[in-house]
Amino acid sequence: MVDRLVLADPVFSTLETTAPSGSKAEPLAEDQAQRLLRALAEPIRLQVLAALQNGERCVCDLTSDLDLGQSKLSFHLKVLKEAGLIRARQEGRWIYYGLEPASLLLLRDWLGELAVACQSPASPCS
Amino acid sequence: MVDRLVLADPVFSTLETTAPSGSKAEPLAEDQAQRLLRALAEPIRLQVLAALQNGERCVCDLTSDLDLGQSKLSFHLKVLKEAGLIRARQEGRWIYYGLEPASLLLLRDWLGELAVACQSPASPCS
DNA sequence: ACCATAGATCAATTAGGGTTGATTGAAGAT
DNA sequence: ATCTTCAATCAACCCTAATTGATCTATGGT
Repeated sequence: MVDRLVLADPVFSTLETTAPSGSKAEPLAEDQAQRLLRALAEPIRLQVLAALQNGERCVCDLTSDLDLGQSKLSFHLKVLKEAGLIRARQEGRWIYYGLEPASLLLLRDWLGELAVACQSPASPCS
Repeated sequence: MVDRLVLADPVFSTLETTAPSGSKAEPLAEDQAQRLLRALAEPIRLQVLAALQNGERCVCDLTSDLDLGQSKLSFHLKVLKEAGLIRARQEGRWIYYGLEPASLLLLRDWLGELAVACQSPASPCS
């Protein structure tokens, strides 16, 4: 397929469309955070990300690293890629996957903002 | 039920058991990060957290704030509480829920660590 | 041209999680 | 004691997402 190498990169592209004028590192809308969270909230996909922590790996290596069926791994790689958490790069017959740290950091900051300013006393129940 | 007010607080309690000797802010094991992510990866639950950003709220207020059925909201509150993301506090007839910012910050740091050290070149495919 | 391998995709099934409505329990109020 | 309200729980249903095996495409080697 032609676009196998085309990075969909949904997080960043959406950011660009939602931030037309030159704004500095838009802080990730809720639906984008949600897409990242949904992609992360799966044990196999977390294993994949952990396996990519030390650098790119090709699918064939990942299958043996994680002891996964080819189809299953491919499915999860697709989910991670569509979420913008990993990127693919072809080299000859192999396809190397690697982390996309920017989206992880965006989500990280989003969580940080969620955590601040939540120590106020209770607003009395009406 | 008796334990309605008992904070299960799985994240911190598990942290204590996995860090028996005095270690400084244990960095969140993968399965604990996963539990937090699974709880976060749901639109209604994100709305609940956002609604709690400005302080505690009782269930009856949350139902009208978010326009949710009582049963549905209760289900999601339970998931969030069991993940350690929120805590419950009874006051008379009402139960106030509030954020547990520490677990959000732990997850935030976990994501940050996942994002570092992933720029290495490809290890050649065998 | 043919074959072998890497990896994506498809269709069918399975499993997990969310929704819904009814029921239950607990805490005030009368 | 009874009634009402807040909120958790349960059981049934539904829906989305994950698994599985087969098929398809592309690349490279012979």
